[in-house]
Amino acid sequence: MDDKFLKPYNPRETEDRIYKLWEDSGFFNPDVCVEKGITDKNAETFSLIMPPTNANGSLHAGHGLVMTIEDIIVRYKRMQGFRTLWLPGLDHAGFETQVVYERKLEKEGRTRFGMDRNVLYKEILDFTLQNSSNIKSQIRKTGASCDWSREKFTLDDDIVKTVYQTFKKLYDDDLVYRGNKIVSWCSKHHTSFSNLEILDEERIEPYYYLKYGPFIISTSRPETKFGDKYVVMHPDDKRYAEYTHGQKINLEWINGPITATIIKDKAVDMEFGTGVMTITPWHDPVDFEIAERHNLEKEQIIDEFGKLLPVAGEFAGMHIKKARPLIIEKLRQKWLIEKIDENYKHVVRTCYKCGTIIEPQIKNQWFIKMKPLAERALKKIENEEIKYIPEHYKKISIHWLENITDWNISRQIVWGIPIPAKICTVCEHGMVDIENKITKCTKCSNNVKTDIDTFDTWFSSGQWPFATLGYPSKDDFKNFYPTDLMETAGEIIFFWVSRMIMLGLYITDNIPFKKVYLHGLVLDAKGRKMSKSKGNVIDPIILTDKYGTDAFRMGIIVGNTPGTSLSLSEDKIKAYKHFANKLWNITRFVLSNTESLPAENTQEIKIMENDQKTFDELNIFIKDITSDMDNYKFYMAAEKLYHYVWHIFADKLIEESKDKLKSENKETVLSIQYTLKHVLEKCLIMLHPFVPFVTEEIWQTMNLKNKKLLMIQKWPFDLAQGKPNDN
RNA sequence: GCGCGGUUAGCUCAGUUGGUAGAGCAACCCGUUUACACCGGGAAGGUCGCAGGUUCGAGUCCUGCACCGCGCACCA
Repeated sequence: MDDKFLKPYNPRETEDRIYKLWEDSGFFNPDVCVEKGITDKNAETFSLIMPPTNANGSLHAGHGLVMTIEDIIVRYKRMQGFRTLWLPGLDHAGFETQVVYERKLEKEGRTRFGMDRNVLYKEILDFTLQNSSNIKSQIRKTGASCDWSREKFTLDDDIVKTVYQTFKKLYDDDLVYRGNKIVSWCSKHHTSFSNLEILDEERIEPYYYLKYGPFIISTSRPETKFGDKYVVMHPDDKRYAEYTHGQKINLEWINGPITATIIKDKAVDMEFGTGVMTITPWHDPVDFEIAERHNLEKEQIIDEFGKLLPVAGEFAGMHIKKARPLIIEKLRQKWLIEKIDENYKHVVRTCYKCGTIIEPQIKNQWFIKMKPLAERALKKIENEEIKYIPEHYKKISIHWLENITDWNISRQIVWGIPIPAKICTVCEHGMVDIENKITKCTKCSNNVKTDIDTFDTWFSSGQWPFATLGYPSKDDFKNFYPTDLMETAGEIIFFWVSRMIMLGLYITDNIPFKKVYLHGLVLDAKGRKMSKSKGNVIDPIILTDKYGTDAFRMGIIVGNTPGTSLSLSEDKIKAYKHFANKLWNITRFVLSNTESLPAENTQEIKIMENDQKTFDELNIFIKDITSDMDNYKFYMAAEKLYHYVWHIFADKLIEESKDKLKSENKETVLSIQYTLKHVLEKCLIMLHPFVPFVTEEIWQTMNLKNKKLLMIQKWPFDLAQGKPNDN
């Protein structure tokens, strides 16, 4: 027995060495497994694409969970004999990274505005690449057995090429269009967003009732009201029957007399307020639609920085935040305020990143028509060609897809994949141009300029499964697509999962994955969401250093049912450090008591009746664990394994073996020695997906007949035959 | 407003097709010169959110309600 068993298990001394052993073996790569005869060349494949990790970030607890769940699955499938591919990737994370970099610029007293685009892009690229080696070494720390030889980055040339072809196809199929539409604009970050990047926040703010000629109108945003020259009411509202559609009235407004036009439109809710409203089509989606219906003028009041334009008269150039109280004061002096409700509760839409109130703006940008794409996805989800774990995500997905709106994919940031398009300098017509050849507008023959926007990151990551596998021609695409599983956070079901389904179906005519496993949030020990501002962020790397990666993996997987958030406490991880050590000491006991047991010809050993019962029960247990694994109930398998090892193997079998080992009868001794060693081996194999380091370390020190790596041992239950393996 | 979850032991959660309520952690008692610095044994702890219904039988299925959480939505 190795002397190292005389001391407690030491993960720090072990883990890097073991990871290197695995990585050097090449077995993370399914092709190597076939070449070396580990996996049958005709074996069924199992493929899983890792959600691309932000290249510039560092690993957080959520990543720790992703790596743990996915590695458990992948190690299990590999041991089951599948040609198993787990493809890792890094994400340039467009907007996320640009925000991080902008903060860095701010600290240095610089700003992105006015910077040369190419210089800024280069700086962010260098910054990202510098950090990417960090995240990759952290992924290795988690024990992830992914195929690094196939690693992909979202800005790789071949990925970008695929993304461009998709954009072109959408354009040719009339599913992408450039349109002057109202978009959600963040005046701090200077970009538009899709609906998903916007948060609804309930706030209590003053609500102003203003005298607008003979009417009382109400608003929470007086600073937008300068350009309001249409006053709208419901056509059936008897209170205002005397006014006719199109009628002009003169009235005194914020900056002097104006002429307003009466508009009758059914969009007005007669029950709300006075049933009369004025509209600001440039900065409000409802107003925009009313203006479109009646062909009304639209005027911009607030610029892209959140400052008032010349239409605001004396307030021009002021930021809306500063201007509001001054505008209120002026309205008061002019006796235009009817009343103020100080406790008005309403919902404001904010930037998910900085909390700035979203300022809708009219912009000419690219949109994808989502309805046709969603319909195909709906069919596949409804007839369960794609299955969700847990199941209720099916309903959630269907609900979202049925109510989908067009997707704005233009982002006004430099850090991303440039949109390959030209815009006419005269008529603003947009043309997709992936070969960079167009010089004249195809509509009016005037000069064109290059679109300087970039794609929404999710547009490219929505193509990740087929893009990484080399659609359409690469062998990997033929072998591994559709992938078997997509495992990711439930939080990004719409951002990412639904879009992958839609774009995957659209491009490849096939689903991108057969199953979706969605895990919940990782919360702190008190059940609160982790956030930097609360200071309750749990760094998985610190925990793995302190207690060992295996302990971290057990701590984060036990009790973690799919879709449900999990509270992660240090105590829990500590408890599983004890478990790793328990396993270590079991090994110490078994090895020190079985040194006389031969490694070969063990089939000649006669198994005593009592020990045979152990074998029978073990086989039932193996079947049970296998069933949990196949049903993606890792939380359950982990807990059962823990229980078996500690309370059956250690507390019962080992305790009872102590007398037998002292027996004068050689057969009794041999039988129990063989039993102990056999149980240990099977436990190590089944535990390997969960606690790969300590099990591999133990395996390597054991005297076994075919001493390969534990990571490529055969799983002890043969699925095809439906019974345990005998070897 | 629409939709999706949750409510089970002090805490965190399991509970697969209905068949006498489970685990881990914590707390309590006892033991321990040993495979185990990270040990063992024992006992305790729950009208399974509330009210009905189906059933021989409901934590589980159905209806309604309450509370908590989340998502979606253009109420000026």
